Amino acid sequence: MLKIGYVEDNQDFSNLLVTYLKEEGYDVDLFDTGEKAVSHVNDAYSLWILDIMLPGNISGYDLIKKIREVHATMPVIFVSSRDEDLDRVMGLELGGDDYIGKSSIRELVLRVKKLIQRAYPETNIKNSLDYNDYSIDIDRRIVKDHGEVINLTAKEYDLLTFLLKNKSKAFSRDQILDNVWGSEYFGSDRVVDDLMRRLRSKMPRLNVETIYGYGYRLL
Amino acid sequence: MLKIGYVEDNQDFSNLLVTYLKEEGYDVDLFDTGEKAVSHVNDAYSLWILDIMLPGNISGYDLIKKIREVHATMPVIFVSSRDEDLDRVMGLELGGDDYIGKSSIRELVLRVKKLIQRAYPETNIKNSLDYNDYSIDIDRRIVKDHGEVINLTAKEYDLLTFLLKNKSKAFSRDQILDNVWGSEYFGSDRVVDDLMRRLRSKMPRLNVETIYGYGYRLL
DNA sequence: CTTATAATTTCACATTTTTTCACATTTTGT
DNA sequence: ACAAAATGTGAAAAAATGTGAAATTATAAG
Repeated sequence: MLKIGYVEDNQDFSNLLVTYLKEEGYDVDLFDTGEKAVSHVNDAYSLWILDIMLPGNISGYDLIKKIREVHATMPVIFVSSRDEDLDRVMGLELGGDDYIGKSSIRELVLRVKKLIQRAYPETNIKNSLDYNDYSIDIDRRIVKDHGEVINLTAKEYDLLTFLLKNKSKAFSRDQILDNVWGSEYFGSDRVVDDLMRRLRSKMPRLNVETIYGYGYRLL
Repeated sequence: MLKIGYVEDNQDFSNLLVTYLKEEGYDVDLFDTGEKAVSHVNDAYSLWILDIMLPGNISGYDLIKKIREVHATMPVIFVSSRDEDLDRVMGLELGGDDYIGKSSIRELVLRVKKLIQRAYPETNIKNSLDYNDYSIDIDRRIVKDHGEVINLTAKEYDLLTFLLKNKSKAFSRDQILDNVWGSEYFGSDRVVDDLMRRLRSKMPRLNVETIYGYGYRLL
């Protein structure tokens, strides 16, 4: 599991971010001062997240310099609650890999994933699901029947993995719309039936029940 | 059933959100001012949703402090219709668990579910009800008699869970109509008797009393 | 930038399942 | 016993789903 070093003194914010990151499968070590962090720049972290404003004598700027002395290519993301700080970082050209405000935690998590993906492509160990002799390669978004590739469209694939991750749970059409189309979709919910039809025809061994008057369930 | 405290003065929005949350099985108490809410911070809520802009002298900021004095780990979600407010919350480092605009109710509901899931994992483990050797699996929407599946229609299932969630309470036909059919239904209330008959015949050990001249009650 | 191709959504209709309704019968409370 | 209310029954109406094809939208190719 990849480890992330995270330096932040605002506990409320860090708690939240750490929870999100752990949800994504990362291990996170949190330091609340630059001093504490600096003695760990040699540890085996795969990415650092640095708050720009830190209490004490070691700033985010000092930290990235120390980190880059040890690992020249270490991915680093700066965060700050104040946009002016971000501007300053940019101006200073400190060479962080990303600069993000604190307003959107989810975006921050996305950036972390992207950066890790880019820096450590090899760590993408085989991430796959199996169902009834179908195999679903999550990382490559490829579905196979025994060895044979089944060509699924994006939505078909999204629906498949959504059902698979929640096997045997019952979902209403609205819930499926939310999870596969997203909450901004406002068309008819019959598209769900249609997508289900396509998926069923491409993957006949998929055991989806229709729950009359409610929705669907994958067994 | 988990209870949510919700402070919001915009009635149009709160009505909508409350409906969605109740659909998800949460019990919601709505307060339209901080003053009214503050006297209930000791109540047994599992999560608070706070509008940032409140009328009166008690702000969202005061409220979360009060709440966290009593329950340090209480999940709190801030909502606001204006993005600037959200920025300000972040700047003030209020320490809410999430910050969401009012643009997407569905996303808001999703966040609530996730936060509750995270904060109270134990409540989500047992997602089934038992009654007289019948077992009702909420996630799967499946009802069993010992091991045998009982096939219920959507309305039959809805009626069953409604009665089960309010065991031993007496309901008039109108109340049942509201809760199972929804408030838009305007047909005869005899459909309640009909549905009850079907449910009774499929689940003979269901102990529903008819309250002559009023309605029904499940014992 | 336009055209071609694939993906997605919508539509109309057939089929199946569920719900509603009117009326007959039974039960309940006084 | 009598009136009011509840339940049973079967047919009609309504709703949900499946299906093929057309219309729309997104994506790739030229």
